[in-house]
Amino acid sequence: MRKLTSTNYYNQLYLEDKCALNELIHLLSKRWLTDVLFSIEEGNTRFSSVKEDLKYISDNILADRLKLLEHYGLITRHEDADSVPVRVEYALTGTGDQLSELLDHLCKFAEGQMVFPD
Amino acid sequence: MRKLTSTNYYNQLYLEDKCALNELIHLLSKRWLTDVLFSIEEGNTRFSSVKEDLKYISDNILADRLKLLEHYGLITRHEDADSVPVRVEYALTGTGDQLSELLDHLCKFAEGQMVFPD
DNA sequence: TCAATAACTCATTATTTCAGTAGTTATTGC
DNA sequence: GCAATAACTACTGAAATAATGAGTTATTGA
Repeated sequence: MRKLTSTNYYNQLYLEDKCALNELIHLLSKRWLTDVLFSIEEGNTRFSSVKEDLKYISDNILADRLKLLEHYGLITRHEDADSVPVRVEYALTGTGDQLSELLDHLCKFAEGQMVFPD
Repeated sequence: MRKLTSTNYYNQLYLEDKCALNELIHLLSKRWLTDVLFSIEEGNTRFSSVKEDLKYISDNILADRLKLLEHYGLITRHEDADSVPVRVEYALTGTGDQLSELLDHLCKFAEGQMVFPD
């Protein structure tokens, strides 16, 4: 639970209010989040296949990241009611797709232009 | 100081190794960092003018973010030796300029396409 | 000489985020 | 009927990050 009366939190609000980019980066900075997004984009549409793809991710983190991505409208969650047991499938939304393209650009920039010392 | 023998750290390394984007996002996610970059781009070339521009930032955080931006080749630090007292001026590098453009795109996306609930 | 400013550093505490472990519900295969 | 799998939730402790506050060096202006 987040403390709502700290300078830490006020500053966060100030920055998110100042520019939506801060809000987006705060989301993207959650560990594994972009990797989950890319993994789904690459065809891992199930909880278990993403989990296998990102071999060190733990269940609770994956569950949380999927929930976040859905909450922010970047993926959809679909329960196939016919199948028994219930299969859950995830897919990118249009917005999720656009984001993944933008992140691709950023990734190329990181690989091509940036120097990460050490 | 960072602990070098934790799963937390190993996962970070794994992700940064997997994709440079994770490294970049980890940098960008440091609070105030993109704001300092934009502030310099907008003409606040001195420690004190950035500090004034980002009114709630504290000295040690600003000092740290400037050091990081310089370390990663996104800004340059120039001490004007002639002036007394020594004036320090910051400016974006070419890479810093490119990054700021990419972040502009991301910002427009965040403002136009994303929905941030709550 | 005394307060003020620029551009910082350092140490301590507060907050947030991450990982580890266990537990849940429902169903299939043996 | 018993272990195994899918897709989770809940709780606890560890690690990373941010904020607070004081201290530094050099210099200027009153």
